[in-house]
Formats: sequence, structure tokens, C-alpha cells
Amino acid sequence: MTEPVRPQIHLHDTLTGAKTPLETLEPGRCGVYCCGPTVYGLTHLGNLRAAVVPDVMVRFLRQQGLDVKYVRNITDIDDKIIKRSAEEGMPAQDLADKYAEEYHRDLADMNMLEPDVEPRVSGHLAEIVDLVGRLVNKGLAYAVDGDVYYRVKEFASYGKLSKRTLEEMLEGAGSRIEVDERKETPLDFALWKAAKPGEPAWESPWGPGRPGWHIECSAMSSTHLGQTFDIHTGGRDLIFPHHENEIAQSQGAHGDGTFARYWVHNGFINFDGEKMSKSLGNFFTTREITALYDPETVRYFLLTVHYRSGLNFELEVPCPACGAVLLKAAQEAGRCPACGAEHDDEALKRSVRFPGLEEAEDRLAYVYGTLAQARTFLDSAKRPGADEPPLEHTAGLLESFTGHMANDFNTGGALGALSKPLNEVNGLLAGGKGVSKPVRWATLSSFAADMGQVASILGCFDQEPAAWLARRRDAKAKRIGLDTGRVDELLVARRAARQAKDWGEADRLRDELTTLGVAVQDGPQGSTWDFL
RNA sequence: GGCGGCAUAGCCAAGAGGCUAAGGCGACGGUCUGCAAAACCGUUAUCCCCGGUUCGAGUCCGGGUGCCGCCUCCA
Repeated sequence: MTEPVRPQIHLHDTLTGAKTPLETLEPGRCGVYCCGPTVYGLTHLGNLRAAVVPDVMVRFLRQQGLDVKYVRNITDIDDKIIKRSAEEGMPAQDLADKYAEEYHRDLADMNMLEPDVEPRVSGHLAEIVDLVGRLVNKGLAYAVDGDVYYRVKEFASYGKLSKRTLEEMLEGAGSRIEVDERKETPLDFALWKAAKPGEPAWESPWGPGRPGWHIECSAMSSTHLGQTFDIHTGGRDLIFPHHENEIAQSQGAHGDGTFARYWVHNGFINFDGEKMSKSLGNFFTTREITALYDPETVRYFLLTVHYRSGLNFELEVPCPACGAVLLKAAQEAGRCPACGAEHDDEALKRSVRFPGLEEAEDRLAYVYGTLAQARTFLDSAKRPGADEPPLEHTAGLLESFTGHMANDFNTGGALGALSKPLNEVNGLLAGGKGVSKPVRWATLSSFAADMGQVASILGCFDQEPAAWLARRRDAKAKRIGLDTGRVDELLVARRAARQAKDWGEADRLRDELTTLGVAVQDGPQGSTWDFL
């Protein structure tokens, strides 16, 4: 294994809009706060991306030797939860607990680290009330009829994160949202909301009520990371108003220069170029995707693009009856123009294909296949007496990979850096003429060891290769409706034909396999197969 | 309307002012193979347009054009 590589880490900070060197508050330590989900439904791909970005960041920072404290909250008191609980006839807290559990399940499937602390709003009412009181005492907030609002115009730098001024925002406000007459300024936002009859409520100096949407993150981050900490992450859409308001609350209470030192925001997920959005109804839950694809495939796919960019999911919707690709209009009409069959959204969602995920899965299979072969070689070959350095690309793998990761967690570039070593190793495994045994051994063992490092940073490629390949085969066979028993029969028959050198019959059997969607691979150790 | 972001090959996508502009998919040619497949090797871009700064710009600045997002719940 190569020596650890420790380049200077740079990250893009939303506040300054620039890439800057990461200098933590305390040398060697790093506090990370991730805005977790409001738990009122199953997680969707957007939640996944918002989770995998800090996940890889934390993994990398730790691999670089930093002592990271990773805090990711769960918002379990919220208007949307209350609304949903009324719809489902389930107490709000039970509903929140249920979906928090589902969230954990999805993230565990995705091989996400558990945070060191996962605070919930319901466990931090005292801290929240305390913080609101502090803002009221400082004149930064005012109470009206049991509500408490933040006095936005008293916070001089309001708008600095979203790069807007108060004036600009006031111009737009009012035209789009109903203005609450009791607020001093339309932009003032709720820190505390008085309870209406039947709503969950907690006691406070302003009467029974619940926290507003933004205050919980200010309270929980300072509780678990201190008034000032290093990195705050979340989706781009949280910049305004959520994070802007967090800054106003936290710095209002604790002073300028406190709170998050770096802001990291991930881009959106799009479907066919359109923003995934609950209100547009074009969102997929994690479960809907993992019913079709391996979670690691999804994780890998999320990492193929830089986290700040948008990530597009191409969709292909075949007619469940005849397989004809349905265009948007046909999808919406719920009727196949080719065969006339009618389908509801659920049926279409079950048959949908994601070309991007399929490509990701194939790539993963390539990497695992390489890893499996390298493993087989190392297990069977004897370690040579002489020590030689590995081949060039493999020798440089970790340095190149780490360099990309240190450059604002560029997973796309980092993944690209694996290609040359992968080619080199496969070349060796396929023949490697002219390469001495010691060099071959050194290269393969260096590759295997360094890929272990890569795997621990990405949270990909870290499964047993043979097992992963077997599971992928089963899952894909199921997805495309392949009868693997039939494949095995044909393979046996073909082996006999090949042994008899009956090439005509062997080719006929191969054609039959091809129509099933199977590609045969003949090798020295017999024939294997893969998907076309 | 205000503000922000993006524009790199057929498609996707890295490029933190300076060697021949990563990588993936696809396509084409080759090695291997009974023929294939897989794997490997090779080919496939001067970076939306115009102007500027600089010894030097895909990278910085200004002006266009075109997409996208935020300004309302959203990851």
C-alpha cells in the first residue's frame, strides 16, 4: 500500500462564493453539521444526495487524519408533520418516529455512516426556548399573540448568504405571499408558533406552542458543536430562507463571527432535465429506486458528478405491456399509443428504466470484476522474493485520487482517476506479457490495498466482490425477467457442443442466449455469461 | 422584475491562469478468440459568441446569447 497522501484540502464556501483552503477552528479537529430531513414521508433521491455529500466529506476528512464530529439532525416537529399526521390519523410524534426509522433504513442500505450525534427537535425544546428568549431580550425578536418573530431589519447582514439585500427582498415580498399584518416587516420569520387547538405544544414564556422551522438548527448545532463550528451542509434550496435565517438567529444570539465557518451546498437532482420536486409530482422515493437497482449503484451514481452540479436522471418509460418507449404525453395520458394498453402511474414507475443507473451498475461490475480477479490472483500466486515497485498508474492511484478529493470533494474527478489503474491491472490480469512476476505481484497487491482506501472514502467498492457480482446478477435477472435456470441449461448444452467442436450448434445456442439478453464469455476455464 | 449559477467531443463529465484539455458511455480500427463476448491497445474536442487583462486563459474581467435555479414548502 502506498503512503498516505495529505494534500491541502480546499472547499467551496457558499458565503464567499469561492474555493478556499479548509482551516479548521481547532487544528486536527472538524465539526460538521448536516441539515437532515423533516420526517414526514419516505426519503427521496434528493434526501439521499444531501446525505451522501457530507457522508463522503466526513469519510475523507477522517481518512486525512482529522478528528471529525459529525452531527446530522432530524426535524421531528414541523407543520408538514402535523398536517400529515392529521391525514394519516396518527399522532404527530409517532409519525415522525416512523419516518425517522424509514430514513435510517434507507441510509443504512446506502452504506452511510451514522452521525456521531443525531439530535431531534423534540429533545431540544429547552435549548430552543432559551435561544428564542435570548433573541427577544436582545431586541432581535418580538412576541405577538403567542407567536415570536425575528426582527429581520435589526440584523445588519441579513441576506449575505443568499446574496440579496433586505430592500431587494422586500420588493418581491408581498406580491407572492400573504403578509401577516401582525409582523413588523413581511420578511420577519417565526421563531415560535402559538399552538392552535389540537396541535402538539410545548410550554414557553410566550404561551404553549412549537418552534418555528429554522430555530432548531441554530439551537442544536450550538448545543452539539458549539457556537462556532467548521462546516454546515445542506441542499442548495436551503440557502434561502433556512440557512439565511439560521445565520440571523445564531449570530444574532452569539455575535458576529460565530456559527458555521464554511457553507457547503449540494445541487439538485433533476429528472429529464426538470427539477425533482414534490409539488411537480415527479419525484422518486428511495424505495422505488432500490426496488429496481442495488443501493450501491445509486450511491455510485450520485458520486459520478461533482456535488455542486445538478444531477440528471434520464428516464425511459417502456410500456409495461408491449415495451414501446412512452413519451411524456403518453405517460401522462396513461395510454400506450403503440398497443393501446392503459397504465396508471404506479405501473409505469415499476417498469421505468434509468439508463444512468444502468451505466453506473455496469461500471461497478467492472470494478468489482477487476477486484475479484486481482484477489484470485493474489490468493493463488506466491509472493515473490524480490520487491519491485508497482506499475506507474497503479503506483499513482492514491495520490491522484486523493488530489481530486482534496479539491472540493471532487468525486467525479476522483472516480475518473481510477480508470488508468483499472486498465493497467486488467491488462496484467489478461496477459501482461513482458511484465515480471515481482512487478505483477506488486502492482496487484498495491491496487487491492489502495482500492481498500478508496472504498472507505467513497463507501463504494467495499463489499466482497464475488458476493456483490452474484447479487447484482440475481437482481438484474429479476429486473429484466431473465430465467437464469434456462441460461444454465443452454450453457451446459453449449459446452457439450463446443467440446464436440460442433460450432454450428454452439453458435445457435449462443444466439438463443443472446435473444434472452445474455452474452456468453468463453474463457480458458470454461464459459461464463453476463448481460448484454 | 430582482438575485445567483451554468455553458467543455455524438451523449455524460473533470479541469484550484502555464507540460500534448481527465475519465465514462457510444462509434470506428486492432490484439485475443473456432467465430464472438469480456479484457486490453489505438482513433474520436482548442472549450457558446464578441471584446479585454496577461509573456500565457477553458480557467480572470466586461458585454452578448442560451439554459437552470432561488425570491413560497422543498435536499
